[in-house]
Amino acid sequence: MATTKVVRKSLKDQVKKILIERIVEGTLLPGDRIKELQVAKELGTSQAPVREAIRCLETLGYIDHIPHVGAMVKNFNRRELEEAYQVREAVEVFAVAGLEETCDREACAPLLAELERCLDDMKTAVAQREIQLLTNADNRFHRAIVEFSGNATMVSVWDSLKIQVQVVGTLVEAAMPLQTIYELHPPI
Amino acid sequence: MATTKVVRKSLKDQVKKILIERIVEGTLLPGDRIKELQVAKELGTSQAPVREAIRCLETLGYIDHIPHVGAMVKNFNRRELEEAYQVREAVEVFAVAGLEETCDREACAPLLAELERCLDDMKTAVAQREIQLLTNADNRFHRAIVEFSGNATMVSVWDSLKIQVQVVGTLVEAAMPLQTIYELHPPI
DNA sequence: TTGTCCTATATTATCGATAATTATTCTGCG
DNA sequence: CGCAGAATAATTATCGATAATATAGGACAA
Repeated sequence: MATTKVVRKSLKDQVKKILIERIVEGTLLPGDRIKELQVAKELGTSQAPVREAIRCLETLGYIDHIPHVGAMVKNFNRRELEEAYQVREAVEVFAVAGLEETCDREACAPLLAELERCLDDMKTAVAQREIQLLTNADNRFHRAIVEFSGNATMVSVWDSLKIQVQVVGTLVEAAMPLQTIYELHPPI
Repeated sequence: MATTKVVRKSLKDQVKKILIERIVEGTLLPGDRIKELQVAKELGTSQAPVREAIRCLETLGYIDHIPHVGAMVKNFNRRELEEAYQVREAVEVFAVAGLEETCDREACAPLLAELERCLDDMKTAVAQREIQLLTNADNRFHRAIVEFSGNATMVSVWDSLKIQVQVVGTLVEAAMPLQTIYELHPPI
């Protein structure tokens, strides 16, 4: 499929995209307020699309919102992160368990190939100390596992939890690679 | 906590509540379209709150929405339901596993009491052939398990999956009680 | 000084109207 | 009769303005 797609995106989606970019790249920091009219003026739209975009980010877990007060970039506390990790773990363990039952070498081959690729990327990312790249590859690794369960609902649940980890990527410590390599073993 | 709470709900929330009621009680059937202006006129509001309510129901999984076309009550197909059940299972199994590690008889006592209560309610519901009551008690049973994990994120994920099961409640067959009684055993 | 009420201000929530987009119907042609 | 294409209708998406609400700060009394 070619890349050209006539690019007719709704304003809401454009605003959403911009706000997400700002959050993950750190232009908007946790705790920063997001004012509907201010953003609207800045982007040259009216309040409505911005409002919808904000609501969307809220359900995606990027921001907190208090009625009649406003929205702010979410402050991730340790507990919430741990909780998200736990749920992710639950989902992934389940996905792997389901895979092992039906595990022909052939059927799993593409998955394993993808996992190897992710591990490679992670290795180079670690070597270059590129945290952004590392978390990216890490996400791909885990997502591939969930994807291979063939359960779309599971994937979307997993995605909704990925967010927080992505935003907080900068804070991730380096002990990661060992742990993920450990997780490569079960499926093999 | 007393019940009085000044009751100042936003229009969006009221609209949302009304639409959900209509969906679960069957006034709105799967496949029915929900037109923003029509609902707005009917409820005496403007388009904006209805629009937000619809978006909310969309993320809750009650309805499907196509840009520039409209929204309709979701048609649950077998696959999606099975997927939701699988994820629920994954989460619940994980929650139970976590509980068993730290299982003093005392700490678990209130949970077990609640589970017993749910089972009782289910039994009477079955006796009276009240499907609505049965699914209610069933939901409470499972939710209690997840709640006791102390993981709020897990609870909200679980809640987001409950919806579909609730709506489809009418179609649930009777083999249920045996299965849930089976599930009572592990925690004990 | 401290606590309470009131006012000013900032921001969201809602409104009514218009623009943009998609679906549908109609029409003329082959 | 069937089909492409234009006109029409239905509906969402966006706009600009107003109403409702919450927060902060100040005046005032005890």
